[in-house]
Amino acid sequence: MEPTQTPPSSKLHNPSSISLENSPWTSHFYPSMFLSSIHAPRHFNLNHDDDEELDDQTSTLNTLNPKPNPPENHQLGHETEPMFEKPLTPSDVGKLNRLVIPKQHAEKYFPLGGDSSDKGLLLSFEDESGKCWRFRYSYWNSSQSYVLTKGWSRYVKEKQLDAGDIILFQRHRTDGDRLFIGWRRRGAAVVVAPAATDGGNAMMENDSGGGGGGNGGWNNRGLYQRYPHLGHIQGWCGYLE
Amino acid sequence: MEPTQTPPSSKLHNPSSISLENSPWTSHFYPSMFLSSIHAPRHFNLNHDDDEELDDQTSTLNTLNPKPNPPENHQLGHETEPMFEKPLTPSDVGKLNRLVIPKQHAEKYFPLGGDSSDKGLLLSFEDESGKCWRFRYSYWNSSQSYVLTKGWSRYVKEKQLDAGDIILFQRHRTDGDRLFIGWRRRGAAVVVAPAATDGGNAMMENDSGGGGGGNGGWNNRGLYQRYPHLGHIQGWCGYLE
DNA sequence: AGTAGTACCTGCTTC
DNA sequence: AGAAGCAGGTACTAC
Repeated sequence: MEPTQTPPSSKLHNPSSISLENSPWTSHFYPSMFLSSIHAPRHFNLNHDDDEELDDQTSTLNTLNPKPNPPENHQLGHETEPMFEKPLTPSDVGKLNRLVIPKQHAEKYFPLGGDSSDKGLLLSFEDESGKCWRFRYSYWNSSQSYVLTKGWSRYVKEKQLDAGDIILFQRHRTDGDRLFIGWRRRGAAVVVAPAATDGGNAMMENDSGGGGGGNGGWNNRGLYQRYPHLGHIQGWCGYLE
Repeated sequence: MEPTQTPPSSKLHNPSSISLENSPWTSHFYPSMFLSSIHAPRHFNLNHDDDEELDDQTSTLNTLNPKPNPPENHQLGHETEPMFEKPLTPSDVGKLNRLVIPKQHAEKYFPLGGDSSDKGLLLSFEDESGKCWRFRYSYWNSSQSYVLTKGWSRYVKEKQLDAGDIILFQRHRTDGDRLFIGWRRRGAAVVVAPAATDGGNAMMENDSGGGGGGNGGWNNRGLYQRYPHLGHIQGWCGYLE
């Protein structure tokens, strides 16, 4: 008899559907962090689904933090590091209300402990405006895939994402528990620095640091530029109890 | 709030989509067994879906049983008894990947206990070659119907079934837990014995025993002729746990 | 009634 | 060529 499947432990394969060309992000981070990164689970800003139904997500946070500094006030590009991107498929933005996270990246960045895999997790991300987005993250046994479900469709709707648009997942450079989400339009200019393409591997993985600036097309600029002072404050994205 | 619907208990209706004319099967079985058969649930070779994901169905079994006797070696026509037939609809062989089992037969032969109705069951059938086929069997509340889902499309593909082709369900005469599945092409000659048509009721139900031989057109000939010695051996179809 | 959410399932494609 | 990943589906529930 075959045991009930649990998410397989991390084992990296060749990437498939992730494209990753000369990212503007390269200039903002410290890729070296990644080179030796252990894929062991971090304690994200995630809550076990146990207490679920804090469904009041989105848009409440800004009001909790009156008069935020304008985005341009804090050029903190070095505060986050990219994890991976994914060009959205029609299904990712359609009625299925779910985002498939390519297995290799899911297992690397959002590992589900064999025990916590049952119900999934709540992952919280800050967007370019500092707004907090919570997504249910879980593993589907039947399709052997990792998905964001609950909450995802709201994000798609608000950002008006279409197939071909690209989303980016980042995390805080020093506090890996802070997650960020960004996006750019399909075909949006990727301004930026020349950097070695890595053949499609997860962002930064084999990149040289690459200098250069620009943020062309990305809509998570400013994402790490707002409210940096709120980094670990209870009540902030991901720390809402 | 509406209570979760459970499959209605057995109540026979007028048959609908089951045709049943002069079956060649009549000659192989002991219809009398049927006349007084109780419709109480048997413990089929079915597994609760709990342990699901034995997804390795089909085709592994033959290799487990080396050097089977050739089909002709065991004329054991009396070892199985027909349950019912169904002419396949376009939907049964199309992209819906499901077979609707007429309610009367489902409730008679594959009753779902009120408690086991939740997730459905795994039913295992042997085909004409001795190959084991596992189908998920469940009740769809939305359509109030019983269906074979998972696994069905593979069977349709392998047998190249088309609308109008007819499938047959049988079980072992003495071990009702052993189930068998067969098929014949639409319009295939039904050789065989004259027998009273029963107006569409489940096979055999009101038939006289009917002698005669032949197997014209049926592709489950030999189905009960192979590996009879393996009847209850662990590891056989349905007992692979 | 409609939409979101959960958990299935499968064919296609790729490796 | 078999296995795996995933895009695109389904059924059903809850709200």
